[in-house]
Amino acid sequence: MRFATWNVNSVRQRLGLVTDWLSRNSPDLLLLQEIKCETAQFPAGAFQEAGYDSVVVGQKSYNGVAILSRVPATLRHRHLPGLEAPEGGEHHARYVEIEAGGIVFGNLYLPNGNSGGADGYQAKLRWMDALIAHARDMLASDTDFVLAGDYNVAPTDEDFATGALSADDALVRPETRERFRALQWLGLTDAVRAVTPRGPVYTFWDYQAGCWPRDRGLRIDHAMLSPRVAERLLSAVPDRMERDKPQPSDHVPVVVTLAD
DNA sequence: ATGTCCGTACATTACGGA
Repeated sequence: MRFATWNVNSVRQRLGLVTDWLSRNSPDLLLLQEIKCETAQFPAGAFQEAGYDSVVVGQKSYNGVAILSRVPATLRHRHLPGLEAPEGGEHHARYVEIEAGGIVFGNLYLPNGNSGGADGYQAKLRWMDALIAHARDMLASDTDFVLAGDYNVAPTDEDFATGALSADDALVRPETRERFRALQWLGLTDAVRAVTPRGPVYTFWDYQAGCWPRDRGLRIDHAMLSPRVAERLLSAVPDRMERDKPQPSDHVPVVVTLAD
């Protein structure tokens, strides 16, 4: 079983890159974030031609998540259980969860937390609290699961290049990192770090300031594995070369292989 | 020191978000 997570920064702008990547890699599942379109605008037909079914949770302009699958998949949730919708509004399109091959896959796009002032940051922390509670519930029910996506968290100082972030950035503040560690203390395994314990393993390079040619990256896209899934972990690596393509996303796919 | 890209709308440029 092989799956990948990829923040594509507009699926319509990146359709050719995604279908090309699928044809070269043929994962069982591809978890997409920041599709930046409404569900009805998602190019499901193009992915169907490539052999993939789509489960889409979209919204206008921002956010949006989808799971492409070439194996049978069952929808479980269209938003993060236990999370309140914003005051007087709809849920942001930031979470979709399916079951495939005996494993639950939660695909998440965590709030960045740098916009909207203190309220925006608190919303990020509440989102993380709900994610921790959901992971705890799934562990309590003995469910095998993966929680993967754009966490907008650089868990340690090894996870960003010097000068790439300020110390008070929402991606690295102590309260952010404390919550990421809480997922680990529950017993979840950070797949990329389990395979590559030390040093830079970036998944994102900003479009600005020549971050890619200077390798000023961040490691913010993660796949967290429940214990029995972690025992099957064979590899977990970002596909760096995807950042070098014309008009790329600022994130690259992170590819995880599990023993069957 | 600075360097970008996406989608939207009171649209042909400005803006928020990342």
